[in-house]
Amino acid sequence: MRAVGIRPTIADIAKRVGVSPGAVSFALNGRPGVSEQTRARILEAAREMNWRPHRAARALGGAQAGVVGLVLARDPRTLGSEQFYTQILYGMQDVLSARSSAVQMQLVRDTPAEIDLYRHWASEHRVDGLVLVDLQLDDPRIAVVRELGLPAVTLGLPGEPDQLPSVWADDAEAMTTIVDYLAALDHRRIAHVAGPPVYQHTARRAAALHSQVEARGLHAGESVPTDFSDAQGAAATRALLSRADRPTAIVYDSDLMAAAGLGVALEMGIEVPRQLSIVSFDDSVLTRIVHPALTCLSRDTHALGAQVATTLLEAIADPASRRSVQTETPRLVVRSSTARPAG
Amino acid sequence: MRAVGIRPTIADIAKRVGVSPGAVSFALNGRPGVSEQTRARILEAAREMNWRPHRAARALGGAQAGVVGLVLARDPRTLGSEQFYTQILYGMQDVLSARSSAVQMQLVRDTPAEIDLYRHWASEHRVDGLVLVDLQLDDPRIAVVRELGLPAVTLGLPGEPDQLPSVWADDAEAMTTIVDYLAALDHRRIAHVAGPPVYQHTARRAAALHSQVEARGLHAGESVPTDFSDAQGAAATRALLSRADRPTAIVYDSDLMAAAGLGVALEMGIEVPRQLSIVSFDDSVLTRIVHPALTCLSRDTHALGAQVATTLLEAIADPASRRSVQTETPRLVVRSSTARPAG
DNA sequence: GTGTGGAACTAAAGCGCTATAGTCAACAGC
DNA sequence: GCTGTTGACTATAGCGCTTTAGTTCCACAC
Repeated sequence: MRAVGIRPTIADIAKRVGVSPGAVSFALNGRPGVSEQTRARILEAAREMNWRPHRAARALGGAQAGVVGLVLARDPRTLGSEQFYTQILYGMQDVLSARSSAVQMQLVRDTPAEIDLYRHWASEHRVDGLVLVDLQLDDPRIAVVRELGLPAVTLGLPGEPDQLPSVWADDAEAMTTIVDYLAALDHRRIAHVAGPPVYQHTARRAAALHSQVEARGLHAGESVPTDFSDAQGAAATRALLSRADRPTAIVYDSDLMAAAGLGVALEMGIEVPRQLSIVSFDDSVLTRIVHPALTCLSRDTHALGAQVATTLLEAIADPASRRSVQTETPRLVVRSSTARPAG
Repeated sequence: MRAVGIRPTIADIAKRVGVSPGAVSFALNGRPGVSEQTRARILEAAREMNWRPHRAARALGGAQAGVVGLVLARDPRTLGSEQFYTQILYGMQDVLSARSSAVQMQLVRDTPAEIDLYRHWASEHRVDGLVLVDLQLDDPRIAVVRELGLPAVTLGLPGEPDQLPSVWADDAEAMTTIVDYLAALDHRRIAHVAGPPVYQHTARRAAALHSQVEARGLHAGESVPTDFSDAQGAAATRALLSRADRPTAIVYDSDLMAAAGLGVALEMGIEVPRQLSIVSFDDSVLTRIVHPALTCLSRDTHALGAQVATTLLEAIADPASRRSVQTETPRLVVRSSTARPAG
């Protein structure tokens, strides 16, 4: 056993103040049943004795675990979006730690493993709620979360009436912003290096690009699917740039792929931005340190994380809530990777 | 209250099998007190009823929380090492999830906040042990962890006799590898863009560079301190390259700063690797996607994380253990950012 | 003076599990 | 036949906290 410094319990406080443990509990939880005077004495004693609630004891009585879960399902070899999720995590923690809750983040290999983990967590009472990210078409996790009765919030899924509460931004609008900008520069061939097609955000972005391109009478805006890895981002870029009618602008679904694509273009002797404009859908330090720095969509990821946490806390407090929050559409930050196409 | 699917308890199992709850507990925990036959029936029933232990109930009885903590203290604006720690996390989780434990990772702003968090966690019985990273000279966390009686493992601190157990690699040796390599290429002016001087690893690397440079009669190997941000990495590079006797090779303590430094060099019209060789002390996808790809030290970060978890579990099982594990010295991966200096 | 109601408590049960102290029957040894 | 000794259990207490059901006491109304 660990030689841990012995912690005071409410019984100790009760003894010291000369009241019953129940009274101490009332006082510490701010509920009626004790006089203001006694409450003050109890609080003072608790402070002096450096008392802290024993999480497990509270949780056993049916209270909350004080933890929310966030699972990232991805192949360990196709990392790259950590920065985004690190920021999200940070934003969530800022909100949650004020309620002395925490985020349990876990990385797993795939969606089945993610679902297993949810079942585990639910049966062990480990978490009070979940954040679902990287929503898929017909996402199997939704039914599981329902079945388990775990409050959850989705990040990125525009809320549908009977769906889970969600925090989302308008991906289609964001893509429109990009196409507007590129079209104004006279780009006529715009390609899209996308993520895996199972993801809803990928599908929405591809659809938006397509309809925008069509509405403006530009050349077919093709979306090339990838697994989000730098390798596939590079390969997709190489394929696109090897064509006779190669695009004059490429939109990338992630900063990592955009940076990899930039590398491929330079290697092929294609000048950026003179011969090729590059736009990243994600911002991060990466878009700033490559040369030329990448034009990208940017948003306050920290605030997004905070919003997710807030919405999740609401969902935990009121499981019937279906409130969805739309966050601001990412705004375009123009850097040096975009310009009017040559010729 | 949450409309959660009602979980079976050991009492339910006991009722179903027709024994007492105590017997069920014995059976499920593999301890004597029940016949093999009864044990089998109990296990079967538990499986059928999909029973899982209630963490909080176990923890209340003094058992473990099933969580270990890992706190990253850094300014949110100087992110960048997420990839390294994401991999560590992944490696730890692979080991821990087999013991149905988890890692609680939390980001805080500075060391005092980190210490606060440790006190909180300890008093709430939230974690069974801690991983201390980014060790500092005279690290204040060590005394706190001792005082709290929390088992802990340090990552990166060569174990001293009465210190905490640690998992470490030989930074000095690694720096020697780099200097060996650069010296063999005839570099005579080697500079070092380091991390914050309070970090032990920074200090060790700088010292190793210094003594190596001296031993070989090269020009003074200066270490420029930074806060690990891309901005300061870039600034340090600019300063170094603006000198009359500018270095022909720069070693960076992080991949992010190395990439930023590369950008600065290109911007200044200094060719890499012809006029400047760049080596990064850290590997990640970043070193591969920039152009030219960066020569760097590489190691199996996932395995490192797994080793950390294993060592921590040992420390939890036996708090007296002071076992330190040296992991393999990072090996040099030569890419395109290093070459014989021109002239 | 009796009853009523509320404030300020106390007593006790219970959350799910573990651990310790019985209990009881079967068998061994003298 | 009696004591001892196992093995296989059961009964019970307890972990720290919350919560419900009392209990006391006092103020006030009639």
